[in-house]
Amino acid sequence: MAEIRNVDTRERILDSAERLFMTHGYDGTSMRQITGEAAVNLAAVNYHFGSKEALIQEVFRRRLDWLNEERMRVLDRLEADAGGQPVKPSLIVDAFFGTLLRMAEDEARGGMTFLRLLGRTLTEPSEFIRAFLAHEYKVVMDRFKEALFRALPEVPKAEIVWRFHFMLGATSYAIAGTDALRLVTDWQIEEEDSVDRLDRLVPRLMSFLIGGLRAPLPHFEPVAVDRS
Amino acid sequence: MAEIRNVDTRERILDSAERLFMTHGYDGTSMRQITGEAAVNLAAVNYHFGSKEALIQEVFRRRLDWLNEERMRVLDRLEADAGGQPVKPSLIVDAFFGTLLRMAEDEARGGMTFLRLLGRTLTEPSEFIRAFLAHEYKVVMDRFKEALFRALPEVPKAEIVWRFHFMLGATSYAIAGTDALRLVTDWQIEEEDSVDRLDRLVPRLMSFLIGGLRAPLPHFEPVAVDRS
DNA sequence: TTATGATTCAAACAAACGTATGAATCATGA
DNA sequence: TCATGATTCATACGTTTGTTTGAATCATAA
Repeated sequence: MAEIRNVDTRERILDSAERLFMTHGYDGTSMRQITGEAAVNLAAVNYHFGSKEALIQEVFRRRLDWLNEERMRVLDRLEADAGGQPVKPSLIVDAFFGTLLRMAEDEARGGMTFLRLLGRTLTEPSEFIRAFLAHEYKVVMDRFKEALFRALPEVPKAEIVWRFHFMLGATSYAIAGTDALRLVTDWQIEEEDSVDRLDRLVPRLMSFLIGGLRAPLPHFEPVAVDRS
Repeated sequence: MAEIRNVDTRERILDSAERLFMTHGYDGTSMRQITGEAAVNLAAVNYHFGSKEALIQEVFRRRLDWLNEERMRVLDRLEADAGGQPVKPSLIVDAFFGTLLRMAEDEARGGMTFLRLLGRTLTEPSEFIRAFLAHEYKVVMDRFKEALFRALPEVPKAEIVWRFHFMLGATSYAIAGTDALRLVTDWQIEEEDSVDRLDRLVPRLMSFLIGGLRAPLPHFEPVAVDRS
């Protein structure tokens, strides 16, 4: 088999990079760390991927391609089942965030490591990464935005967009900060060990997200008349 | 006045560092960028602060000291007003998150720049920063945790802790991602310019947070008796 | 005015960074 | 078996990193 060796090398690099970027961030991870942990030559990254920038893009693409397609598939099915009627907001939220969280149970799809990397990276300082993610995410984002608009016709669109932002934030933190937040807050969540943590995180987070999405609309101070 | 010169230098360094760390992150910002923008000599940071690590710690301390004391003061007053009764959850949430957000309206206290820096840094990869923040935040966190426990006696404590995490995440994202998320989502929030954005963000975020905090408790699947 | 301690400055340091190179090694088709 | 292209390897390149140094400059008290 001709490609086994280099595929192994590529995959080992991607795995190490995924883990190290998750732990130390993009700028905080060096090529020597990556190739060292992957037990490959330093030049291997540039040979197989071209550059460090291209490497992290491949790290994301490897996981996001499937994730976003799966999200689309789930939403397709929901809309088909609804038969013209708007889909329930909680189902849309679950199609987006639930699909993401359930991916973490699949170790072959990156598991918690990728989930936490993704959570952290949405606030990653390096601009080209955010730009890349914006591009990768655009289609699926627009799909879900439209679905929510239809599901909540009585809610102003700007409000929905904002709440989607809030949901993204809560989710990213919940997953990125599994230890980061524990460090920040210094609170131990007793009761559960790391194994079944995800089983319980999903329903917990979902309750929170739906509660926030469906919360009473805010009351603004004497509003500037806004005709958009 | 003997110290005017070096106070100016110190303060200029802190301002530039705050802005640059917010934009490019800790690892992504070099001493030469900081001293260059502050128009001071490269060696000034090490002279006045000792190291880059000590610098960012001072950047945070300058703002967090006041913020966390103010949070305590607000909570003190709420508990005094309640006179033995538990404080309403929404008031506790506002004392913690509202105080933070309102700080951003005060340019002399860092304004949006510090707010966004803080939002980003809670997921900052560099471990010593998170450790530092954990220490700086511990006292105030414990106070608010206890207050929420008393305010919501019927809710399991673990549930409250989780929801506090989610609230932290939603808030951090809302502020950190003012442009980060816009990039990721590629959605323009029409209607509002950057000036009054904060006026509207606060009630919006508050509604979302309270809605999430008060959401129905999650239903767990028939708990897996998991003997792995 | 002069002496003193604080601050600023230009310059240099070793270390680590991402990347590139050319030779060595490998697997494979002819 | 040999030639070919793919991959790995040790090594080096030029920058950039955070930090240090010793002299120059400053503000102030005596």
